Amino acid sequence: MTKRLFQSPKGIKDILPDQQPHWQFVEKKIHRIGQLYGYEKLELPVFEETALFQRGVGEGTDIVEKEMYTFKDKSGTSVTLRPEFTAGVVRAYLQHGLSNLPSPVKIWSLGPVFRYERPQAGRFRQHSQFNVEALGEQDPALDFEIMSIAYHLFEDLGFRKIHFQINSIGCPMCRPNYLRALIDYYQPIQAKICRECQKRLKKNPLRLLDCKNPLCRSPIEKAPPSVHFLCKECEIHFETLKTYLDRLKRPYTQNHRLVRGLDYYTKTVFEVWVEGIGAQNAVCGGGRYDGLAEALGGPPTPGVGFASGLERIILTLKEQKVEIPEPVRPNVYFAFQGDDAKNKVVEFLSILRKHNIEAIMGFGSRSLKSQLREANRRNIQFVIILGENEMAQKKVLIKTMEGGVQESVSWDGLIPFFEKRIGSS
RNA sequence: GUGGGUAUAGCUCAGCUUGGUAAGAGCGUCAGGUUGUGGCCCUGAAGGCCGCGGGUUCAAGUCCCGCUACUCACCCCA
Repeated sequence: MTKRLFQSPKGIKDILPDQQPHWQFVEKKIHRIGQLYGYEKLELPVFEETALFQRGVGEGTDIVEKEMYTFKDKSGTSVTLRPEFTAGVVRAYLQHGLSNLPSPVKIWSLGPVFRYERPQAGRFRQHSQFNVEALGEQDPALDFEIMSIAYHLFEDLGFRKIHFQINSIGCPMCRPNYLRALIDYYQPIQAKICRECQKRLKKNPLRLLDCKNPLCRSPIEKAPPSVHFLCKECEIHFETLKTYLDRLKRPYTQNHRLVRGLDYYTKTVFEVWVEGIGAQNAVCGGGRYDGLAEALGGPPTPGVGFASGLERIILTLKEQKVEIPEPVRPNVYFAFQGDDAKNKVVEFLSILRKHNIEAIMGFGSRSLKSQLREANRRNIQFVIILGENEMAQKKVLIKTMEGGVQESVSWDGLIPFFEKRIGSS
């Protein structure tokens, strides 16, 4: 026996039973919202071939450059714990020929993703994401639907002040023009921006815009916005999306600095921001990725989607003091005295549960007092007592904990008693 | 990767300034408060090499140094 206790790895958290009400609350809403919008669930593997993410997410991104959990399996194949869902969804779509389903193919997924980062408030190395994607359609109404799902979910969860940040970063037709303009703008003032940005200027100019270094603030403010360079198609797409947002009164801010850190985005990008989870402000982020399927070797296939972090959702629920339904407790605690009674209790328990009555018993050889205490702590509604007297009379004592009323019931009357009392839910 | 903060019981924390009966409290767990009964109250028990390693000293949770972990923040994101 070693003295050292094991600890969960850095940035990786257990979700203990006392957190389950929150999780179940959120997961229930997620299932319902998927149903409501006509999205079907897709379960993906937790790891994929590394190249999928390199190609899908993009070589130049932070995720691929420094945040992936990558290792070789026994055959020497490099695999990676998924750092996000979209690449995997598109892979599955292509692999299984889902394009033969009625278009658009509408999918949601839920599960853990992994990023090797320094943990902090609202950021973990393993966290859970709710992910929604719609493939095979470029209608801006679909962008709107995707955003509506996020909005609807947050509204359902009881969030206040839900607010979108939106932007359009163009397509392969118009983005080159924009990038050129951006570079032309930055080139002369290179000396006035931070070191990171000097690199970005060469590697990934779009990312110049979301630099938070105070040095770069004023250059960013004066930088040309991408929306001024959209081609006709992208412009119409963006304007139409905004019409829908206006029509349905979804609050949004057009944010020229929003470019997002993944390479696959085209046209629409958006986030939902919220306060109260430390320095993190995004509970949801997504956008359109019309070039991704092709980049992964498939036919041109447009797509839109978003991901939302469950841990951040739950932090927000707590921050905004949203009321969570009480955890469900068993209805019945079966207390006993003596070995004969105990044997009978084991039998009765089985019968109660067969009748769908939630029931637990006391274990070991604890006093009646101790069993009652336990039942009380566990917030049990009814305690059934089976002692020597009851054994002799083939009866049980049923105590209603709230109020403390007790009544004697015959063994035959046990099931009917509860079937009458406990709602058939 | 870089910086700040923190490390004493399962949890929340006192004690450290002024080194020497300070290993402590509350909550939780378990047991008991007579003969078969919960919540309030009372009593008791279990549970800590005071994060780890070194140093100073007659003496160190208490002072100094190193390490590690946790945490917050930067970068970026959910």
